[in-house]
Amino acid sequence: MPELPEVETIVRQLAPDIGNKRIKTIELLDPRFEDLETSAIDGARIVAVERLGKQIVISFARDSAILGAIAIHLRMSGRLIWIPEQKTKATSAPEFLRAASLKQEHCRARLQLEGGSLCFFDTRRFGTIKISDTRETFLPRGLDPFAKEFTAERFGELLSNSQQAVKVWLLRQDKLVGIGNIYACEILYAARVNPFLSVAKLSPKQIGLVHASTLSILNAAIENCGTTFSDFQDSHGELGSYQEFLKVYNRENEDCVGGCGEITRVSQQGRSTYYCSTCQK
DNA sequence: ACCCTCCTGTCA
DNA sequence: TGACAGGAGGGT
Repeated sequence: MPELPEVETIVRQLAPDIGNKRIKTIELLDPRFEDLETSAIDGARIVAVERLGKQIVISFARDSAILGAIAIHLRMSGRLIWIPEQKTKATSAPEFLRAASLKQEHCRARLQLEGGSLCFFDTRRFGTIKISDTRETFLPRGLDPFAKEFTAERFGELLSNSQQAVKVWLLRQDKLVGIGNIYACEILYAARVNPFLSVAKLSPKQIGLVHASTLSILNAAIENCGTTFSDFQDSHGELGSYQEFLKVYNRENEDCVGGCGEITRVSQQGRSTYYCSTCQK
């Protein structure tokens, strides 16, 4: 499900919900997680909730000594849902799940906290949970687009030494973190750059446009709490609204908003790319 | 630099 | 029944 704006939305909402709460216990309901070392978690207190790349990283401590961090990656179908105790008392738990179109059997892990539980739902089971004694373990290699160092100049440097198509390059988390299939398409449309263009052939002007579009598209998506297609995504079970602003993604055969023709869908490295072949020469 | 795979569900 | 789905690690 999530790219940077969706993960950022989840983290911003989750932080006040679970920040400074004590962890009673962690339940791992998927056999894929059975080897995780969880002994440091029980009884610890949550001291930070942050986004690192597309991961949600929860740091925990005991008596102000940092004990470690949990990193959750939602991959394609993961959801992190905060279920306060009042909510499960007022409505029954099955009712709450149905309202959020979640199935109990897709709950893969649960952090029981004072005041509620944080549930990790993941239909396709691509999502990951990692535990480390330090959050630094989870720092991504790629640059975060919202880091101060992400300038047009730095972007140009990152792009060098590659011949990849720019759409494919934008998905590379080892270079720049956070962009996924939706926003790669939207960024290139905003910059009027053809997704098949090799990054080696981007003009300085185009590099500037893609850089600026990256920031403007991601910012706009965050302001709208991300993109939601069929069901909800954030930790409260609320909908993002950026899907109303998508210009090309998931709009095959629809008219380009420029009035020049229709949106095309093609496959690049096995993933759909949507673009306007007229606007993005 | 590419292809496949992990898994489950939905839609045409 | 097959194509496709917001991701990315591993193998070639």
